[in-house]
Amino acid sequence: MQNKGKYYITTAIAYTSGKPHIGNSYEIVLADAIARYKRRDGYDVHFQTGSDEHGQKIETRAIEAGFSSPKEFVDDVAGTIKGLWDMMDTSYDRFIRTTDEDHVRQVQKIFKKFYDQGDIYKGSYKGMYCTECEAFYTESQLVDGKCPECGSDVHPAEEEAYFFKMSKYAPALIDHINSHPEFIQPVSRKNEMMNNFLLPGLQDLCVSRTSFKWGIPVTFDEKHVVYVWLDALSNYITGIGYDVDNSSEDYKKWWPADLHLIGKDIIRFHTIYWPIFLLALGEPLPKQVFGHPWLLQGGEKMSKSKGNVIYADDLVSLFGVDPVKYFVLHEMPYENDGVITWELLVERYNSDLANTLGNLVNRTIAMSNKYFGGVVADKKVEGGVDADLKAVVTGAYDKVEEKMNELRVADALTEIFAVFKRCNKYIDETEPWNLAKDEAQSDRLATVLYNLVEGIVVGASLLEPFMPRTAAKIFEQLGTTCRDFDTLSQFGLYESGTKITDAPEQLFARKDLEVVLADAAKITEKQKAEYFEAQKKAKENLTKAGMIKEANAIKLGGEEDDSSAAGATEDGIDIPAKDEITYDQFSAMQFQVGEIIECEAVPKSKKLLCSKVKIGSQVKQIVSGIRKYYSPEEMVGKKVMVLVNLKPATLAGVTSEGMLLCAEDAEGNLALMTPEKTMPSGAEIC
RNA sequence: GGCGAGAUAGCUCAGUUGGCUAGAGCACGCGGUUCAUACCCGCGGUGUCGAGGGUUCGAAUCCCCCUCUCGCUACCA
Repeated sequence: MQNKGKYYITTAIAYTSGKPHIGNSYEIVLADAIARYKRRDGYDVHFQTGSDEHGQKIETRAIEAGFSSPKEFVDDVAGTIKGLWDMMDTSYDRFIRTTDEDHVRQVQKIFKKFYDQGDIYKGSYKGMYCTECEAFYTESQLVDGKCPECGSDVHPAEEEAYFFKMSKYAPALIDHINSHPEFIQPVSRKNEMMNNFLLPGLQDLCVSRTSFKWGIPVTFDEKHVVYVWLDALSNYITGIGYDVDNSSEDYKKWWPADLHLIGKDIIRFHTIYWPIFLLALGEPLPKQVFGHPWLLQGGEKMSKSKGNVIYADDLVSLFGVDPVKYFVLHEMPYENDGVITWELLVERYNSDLANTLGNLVNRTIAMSNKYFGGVVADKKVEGGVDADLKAVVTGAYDKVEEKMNELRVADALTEIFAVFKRCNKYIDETEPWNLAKDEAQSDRLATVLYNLVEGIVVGASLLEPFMPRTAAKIFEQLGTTCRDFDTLSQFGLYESGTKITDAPEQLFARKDLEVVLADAAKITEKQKAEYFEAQKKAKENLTKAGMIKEANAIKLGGEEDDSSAAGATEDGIDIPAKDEITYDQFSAMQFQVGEIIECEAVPKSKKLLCSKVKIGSQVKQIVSGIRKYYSPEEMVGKKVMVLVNLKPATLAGVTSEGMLLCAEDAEGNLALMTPEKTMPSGAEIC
């Protein structure tokens, strides 16, 4: 087979905070399909995946799960992930772990290099910190006072940190993106990155942390560990032998990557920060970053507490490895999120795999055995319908190739199944059972069966990268092997006279939806039970470790957590301390009781209410971001605390002449301050 | 608020630079067939192509406007 050159493909490395669900597994399956396809297609492929193992969240999870060190914990989880990847038959060449020694050493050298060349400087970071995501957010980014990414609680924090000067490399990156339209896929993502980040101006990125220890130490400042993104992204080069001083031959061979396959949620890191790090290192940029969509469970969000998280191993236990691969690859559209439900799974399984493919192979083998004792021979007696069959079979490779070049894997599968469908039709057209009734037609019958087998072998060869086990079974039953892709445009390479199996194994037994749903219900129950068991254990372990606050954050029971549950001991919340002020500064602020006499939503905004507030004899217009917590109707008539002498400002085009004071809890819920006893509007608050 | 994507058969979606009676898969109905896993093959849709307006000989396809959905992002005194 001709050598088409090298192809380096990566997945994002999986975060070792827990077991990956089917949405994560999709990525490795997709990458594997592409890697296998490229290998068959004549490329020299290197396929890297791995695990991202540092960070505060890992530290906490390790304690929750009762491990004595983060390293033991990540060893365990990385093993689980690797086990899942292996169970799915994924053909990665390296599974890199960010705790691997070679990776750690190189990340330290990269960090030092950036520092030495002035790309990294020391500063401090202030904001609301989410431990789950290990990221800082501004108050305004919070959603309902919770982390906008994961919905967890956040807390105020400030720390010394190193920052990377992103803006320095932004122009070069903008040029690259503009001159390489294929760099970010799908294209809509490119626009988002350009319009939201690059064109408005990039913020410098925090690249170190001091608030936790579980990370790669900064060699020249030991309080600091390298922040997760610089650590994690570097895996793509450290895994193939990058060295700041002297990179390996492997590195020179494989870099730049041909494809980074990632989830759409981390596009920003891969199309902005990663390229900028590479520019700073003076290395070429990856050829393409593809942000794939997610596979979502129909209707509701996946949640462990509901027990409806779908894991690859559960699916495999019900359907088998190849059908799960087929499903996720076939059901995932190119740009929008795909849907996964038990019903859809069964439908696809029965209709495509059992009916179209499995039954085709089965009936073909059965007829060969019945009519010719299992010997498939080309007697070269052509019929009028043969030409079209052959055209479809020999034309399939080009069609599949075209789809794969655009990474349209689902469409490629559809093209492959078109071959099997054509074969089924060919059987109806030629009616072998009628040919069998006429001794004179024996050679024609043999030819028909030969053509069928040939069609199936070509189809199965194309299918091999996507469903390797199934293809292997087909080849085995037909007494042949997978074809090289550069021979697929030829018809008739199947060796005439081959004896096929006389005991065909059903490739896919049809599934009954009722049975599958019953099994799924059992899985749900089991998962729920395990989840709550783990939560209980986590609470105990955290308590034991003295992490009372974290332990209290875990709610047991199983009902949807209700943060305002009555009766619970109140913890109180802390906010960052502000500088001391003088009495004069305090008395400069004029607080008065105001009565809301009118209130309406601000049309151009989602969060703002515009109130007319009567303060003594005057009426002020005040805009507040409290629409989420108060309706305009319930505002009217309230007596509230107003900061009266605040400089007016315009919000969403509406003038605001003061401020309604609210209390805010850790979740960001707001409550207006009202006088505890009846007070007239205009009463001074002092 | 800004940027972007989308609204097509019961469901999931295709529809390239505007052009013949708007398509595919699934589901459904009818017919055929019996080698096969109650399977396979064929046939079957008068769908307001989200609403309205415009350009054109001609628009799902271009322009304007409206409604709704989604993604990213911001502001929220």
